[in-house]
Amino acid sequence: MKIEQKIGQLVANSIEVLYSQQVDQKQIQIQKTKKEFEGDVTIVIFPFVKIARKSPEATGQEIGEYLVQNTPLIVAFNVIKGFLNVSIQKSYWIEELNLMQVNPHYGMSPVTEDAPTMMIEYSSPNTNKPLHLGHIRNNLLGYSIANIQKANGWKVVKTNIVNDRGIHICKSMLAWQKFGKGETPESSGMKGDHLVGKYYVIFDKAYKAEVAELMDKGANEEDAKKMAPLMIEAQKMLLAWENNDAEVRKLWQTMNSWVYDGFDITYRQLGVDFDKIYYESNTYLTGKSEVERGLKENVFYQRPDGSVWADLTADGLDEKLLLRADGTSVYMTQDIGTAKLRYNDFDIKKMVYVVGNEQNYHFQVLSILLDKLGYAWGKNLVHFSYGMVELPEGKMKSREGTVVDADDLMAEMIATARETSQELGKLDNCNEQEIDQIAGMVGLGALKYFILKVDPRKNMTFNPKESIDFNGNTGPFIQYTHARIKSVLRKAAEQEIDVHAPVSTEIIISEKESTLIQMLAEFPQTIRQAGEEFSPALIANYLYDLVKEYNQFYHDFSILREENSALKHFRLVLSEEIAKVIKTGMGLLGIDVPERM
RNA sequence: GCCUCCGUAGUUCAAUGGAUAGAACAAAAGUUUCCUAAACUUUAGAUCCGGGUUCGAUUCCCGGCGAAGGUACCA
Repeated sequence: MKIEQKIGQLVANSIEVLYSQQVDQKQIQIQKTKKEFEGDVTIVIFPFVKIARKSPEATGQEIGEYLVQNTPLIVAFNVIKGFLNVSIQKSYWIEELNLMQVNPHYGMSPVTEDAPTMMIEYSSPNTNKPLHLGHIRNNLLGYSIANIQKANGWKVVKTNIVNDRGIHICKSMLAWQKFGKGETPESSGMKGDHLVGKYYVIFDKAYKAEVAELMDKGANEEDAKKMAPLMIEAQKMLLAWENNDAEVRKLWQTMNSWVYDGFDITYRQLGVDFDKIYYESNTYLTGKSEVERGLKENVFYQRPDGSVWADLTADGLDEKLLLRADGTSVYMTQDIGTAKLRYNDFDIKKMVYVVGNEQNYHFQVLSILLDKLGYAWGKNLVHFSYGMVELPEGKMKSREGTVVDADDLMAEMIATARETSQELGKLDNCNEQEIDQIAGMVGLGALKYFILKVDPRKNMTFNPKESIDFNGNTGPFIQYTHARIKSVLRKAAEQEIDVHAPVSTEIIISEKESTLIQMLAEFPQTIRQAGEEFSPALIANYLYDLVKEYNQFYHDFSILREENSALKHFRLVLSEEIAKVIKTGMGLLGIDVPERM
């Protein structure tokens, strides 16, 4: 049982004895004592003053006295304003530490045979351009939240829906056909996704020029955008694609395969993966037939031009297009089909979409549409809506070339990590392969932590001109602490000290040390909360606090040089458990930790 | 216009309705004959404005101001 629960019960008992009144568990607020006060756990007294009919100070005093006299667990107390701070017996913390030591999966719940399945969709790229920083946030969040849910006992299926068809792809294809002169990844030396992205930009430029020209000739903007020959051609190509035109399909396949080769490299570098990949080209027909069924059953309606719509005004929303007038499908059509196929393929208890908050409306609508189509699970979709990554000047725009490219950014981070290591002379005894490995861990660790430490729901800012830090509240700071502990443990092993024996509860430990154990004891509930709130940031911030505290301890106390061998043993065990929690916690974030750095 | 989200040190981020609003970076000063100084210590610095609810509000409610996103044939 957690210490907060134990104390909560003790407080409830004491109030019953002192004031002969039952008190609701919800009224008992227990929190960790703030650093500047003495004690381990704090009880908020304000809710009890009415019951006690005394001042908060007097009430706190009475409860404190009762607790100290009647429970060996609580050895001291102080009251400040309406807060009762109690100190827990030190041996309790040592026992807690001994329990952690024998549990190699400390903090993680096992995934049982009959555990429910959570499907998590993330990444979901379009195949017309390479991945950028926004995708990085998506991928890191998706991958991490999958780890966290597994740690909370869910069976997790990671999935990716690749948006491999649609008007955007046709734009790249058309531009390549017109201006590409047969260029390939091999002939150009470009990564496939970057090559295709290049033609997406070329299309946009040429298209804008056409629109401008039409407007010069007197057309208004709206008409010009529709009349531009390139747009008309792209739409024709999409129609040809949906009609299975052999030539269009062949080009489509070729260019998409270039993109996939590129994405594979990016995903591998980023360290993310998927259990099942869906392609829009395989799911949109199911979506179309679902929409057609809905039309027959009068759930949807058709306009005179042939387009199909859902009227959601009764739900307080707008009307939503489901099939264009020319019969081609849109984003929503595809998502309906994909959802249906997924529920056919897996026994899904919870379906989670990791998608940016710019699509809040889309998922609200999707949920309602599925429900209207008769799928009971439609209402239970979870949209894990995360905030945008913005530049100091505002939103990234791929067409304006302001995006921060994923491959470039990762490469820069790793290069910086390597330079820093060299400057500090940390890896002088390592061979090239080890240096590569550590620079990769540290560079990516810095990037991943930078992104994951922020509350996912909030927009965040990234300034490309300021490099991501390696000092302070950063991934490398946490990695460094791990490496440092491992170094101490290696030396202990050389001295043949057995760190696996339990710690004696007889030894006297300091305030700093019991605080560290208390923080370690919070790890399981932090994982639980991170899962419930879908927030890897909670784990990131927890680890930072823990490591910050440990570094102070490391600075002020001796470990291997401690003369009292029981104390030395305790400090080694404590350090090892800190390292274990760092490794597990960082693992949940998808960040590797090195043995040395 | 309508809907949603956001507004905390110079900057980037924290804070289940609780104590003196925490960190980091940047700025200033210091710590290494000692287990890794990617560390540690010290100084200075913030809740957009106005009301309300509450013993207590950065947090909840209302009204301003400011920024972002969505809003029917882009995904």
